[in-house]
Amino acid sequence: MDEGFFTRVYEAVRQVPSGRVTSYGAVAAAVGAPGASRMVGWAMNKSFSQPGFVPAHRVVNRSGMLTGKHAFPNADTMQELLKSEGIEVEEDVVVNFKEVFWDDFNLINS
DNA sequence: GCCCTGACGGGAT
DNA sequence: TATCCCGCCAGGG
Repeated sequence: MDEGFFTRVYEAVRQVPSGRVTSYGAVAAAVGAPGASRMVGWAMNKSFSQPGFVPAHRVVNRSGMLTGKHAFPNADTMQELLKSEGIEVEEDVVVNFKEVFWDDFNLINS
């Protein structure tokens, strides 16, 4: 549809349930743009200006590192949000990343 | 209208 | 197995 590329990314990210995290690449692939993982992060940054809530804190890189924490009001906000959902975070990295990882996306029709 | 950057990822060395 | 480099798309200067 004409929904912007970002809008699709937001929909995909909203599919991530609480207590789970996903990677930029997984989201990119979910929106039909595998490889455009960078664009996903860009969309997340802009998501703060979006009306709908987007759990951007549930999106980390493939290493499970909170690379986007600096985009939050406070550098610890992202980590606190994750821990608040039951996700263990240490040194800005998701501890049980492999266990909380979630990629069962509902492929978005373009 | 061109060039560079940017919350990443995967392939090649 | 670890590290480096290039490619993805879009927005801003």
